[in-house]
Amino acid sequence: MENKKIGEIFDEIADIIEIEDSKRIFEIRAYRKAALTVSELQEDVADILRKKGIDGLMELPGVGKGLAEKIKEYVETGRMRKYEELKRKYPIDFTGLTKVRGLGSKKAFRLYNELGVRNMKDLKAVLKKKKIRGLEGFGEKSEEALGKGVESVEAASSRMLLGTALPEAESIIRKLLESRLVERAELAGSSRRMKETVGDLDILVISEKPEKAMDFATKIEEVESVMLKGQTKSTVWLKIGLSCDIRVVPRESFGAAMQYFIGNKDHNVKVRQIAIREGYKLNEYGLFDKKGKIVESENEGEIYKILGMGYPVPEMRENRGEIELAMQHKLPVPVSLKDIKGDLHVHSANSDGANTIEEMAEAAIALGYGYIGITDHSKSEYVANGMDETRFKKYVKEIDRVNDKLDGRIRIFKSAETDILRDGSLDFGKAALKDMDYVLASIHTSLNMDKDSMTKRMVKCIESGDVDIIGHPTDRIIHQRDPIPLDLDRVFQAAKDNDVVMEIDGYPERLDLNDENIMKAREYGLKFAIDTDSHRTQHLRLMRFGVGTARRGWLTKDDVINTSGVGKIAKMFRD
DNA sequence: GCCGTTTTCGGCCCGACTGTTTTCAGTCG
Repeated sequence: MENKKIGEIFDEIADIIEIEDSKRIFEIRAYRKAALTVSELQEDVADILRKKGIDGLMELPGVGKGLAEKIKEYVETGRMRKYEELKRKYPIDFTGLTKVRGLGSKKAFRLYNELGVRNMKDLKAVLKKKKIRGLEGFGEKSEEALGKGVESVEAASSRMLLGTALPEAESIIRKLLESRLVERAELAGSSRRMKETVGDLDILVISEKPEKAMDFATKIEEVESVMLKGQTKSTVWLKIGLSCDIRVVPRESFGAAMQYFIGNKDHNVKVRQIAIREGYKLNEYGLFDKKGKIVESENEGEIYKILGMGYPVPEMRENRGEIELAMQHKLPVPVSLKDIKGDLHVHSANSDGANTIEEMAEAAIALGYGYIGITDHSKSEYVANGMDETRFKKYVKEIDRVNDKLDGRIRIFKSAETDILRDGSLDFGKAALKDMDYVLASIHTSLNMDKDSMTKRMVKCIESGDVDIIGHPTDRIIHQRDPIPLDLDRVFQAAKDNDVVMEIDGYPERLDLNDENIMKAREYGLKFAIDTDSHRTQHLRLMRFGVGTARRGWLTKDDVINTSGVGKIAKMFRD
């Protein structure tokens, strides 16, 4: 997969054009946009090229003929002539250096030209020798800032999991509100859109005393250091290794600011184009008419309404077709957390969970659920204390006992997260499967098969007639393990033909299926189960991450089976 | 270099913050 590398190359070309002739601003932007598109793309550009040729590449937003040719050249030869020519003139690791906050292409070039800095290692060396402060236009402060920037880069090696970042943001917001210096504080940015990983946090506040609010915000205990602090905007570095922007916004333009800062960028560009077409101008201060008179700014929803659009929830704002549907007032009503009636992927101490079945059930009752499915591991998962048939029989009896004891306060379904073996068969025999209310099947082992074999393994399992739900279908773990190679078109078609449900595993490291794959599966008309894969009682609360991911994939309540009550779902499994 | 309900040319976001500039360039989002 060369997507990331190609993205970096395009970014470096943009850096170099910026040095040579910064007036070519739109060409620079074109390279940057394409860099972002390609590096964030889930599908391998080489696959696109193989399936649809150069036209397939040109379908990517921001990629035209010129850049498509360059991608093709790189995929086929491993080289890009234009890039290599430029790099001979400027042998600078822009990709590494410009990750340092405050260091862009121009300053990086000056450091190279005047101090010979080519990469992070050189930068650290000249920082240590305090050489930078001697350069014209640089001073002691810029040198210190660069030093801090280098530390931050080393601390934050990648984007942070939403599951880590979101609770942190909520804690900061709570403290801001408790201070009474702000009357409103809301999360914006990619975390508001529930993107699986986030690069930073964006918090918008309304305050009568902006300076005091900024003072307070920069001193919250989560803050490690203050990167910049102004009258209306501060950026702080958090102890967890993430930067956080806090902006004070006037009350009267809060809605416009939310719309602007929730993003994403592509979504906003399109909305602003629509505003222009309708005779308005939209920015973070409001929606203005031709005379520059403010039409709406307090309420985000009203802005969309005036533009003739339905209201897309933040999770949908990725420019993946939601704007077009909003214009036609055909946006789906996305599933929400309150629609969820139960959790169908829950572990207990019978395999690798921390709590008993009864404790998990009590925790589910506290959440207002009507049912949970206990899905402990099967024997192949010996590292996770998986059950053999003998233990499984005892486990089934135990679930019966707890069901009796809880006396209808909740229904506990009997299941097991049954391993899909290398040949596509299941890790439990027919007798055990018959004792389950439903069968959840997952792949955990033999992950290094080729795509065709892996796909056959999954499809065979789906076609067996023994399976109800496929757990975490791609088996990826964010930042740790790539998705297993699957031809998802074949998998989803088989699932549709055999009425097999796809799981959205809401555990923040998994989020599997992810948003893009959900959208693809939805096209096949599949049903989904949003689960938590809980291993302790507290994990049951992770459901919101699964729901967020489902909303990013445009799912409605009807697409999700565990929005049904206990009676309906029990019947669904029996049939 | 990309793109198209202003369509094959002429647009393409700009405001906030910082440092060291005395009026602005660079960077960021």
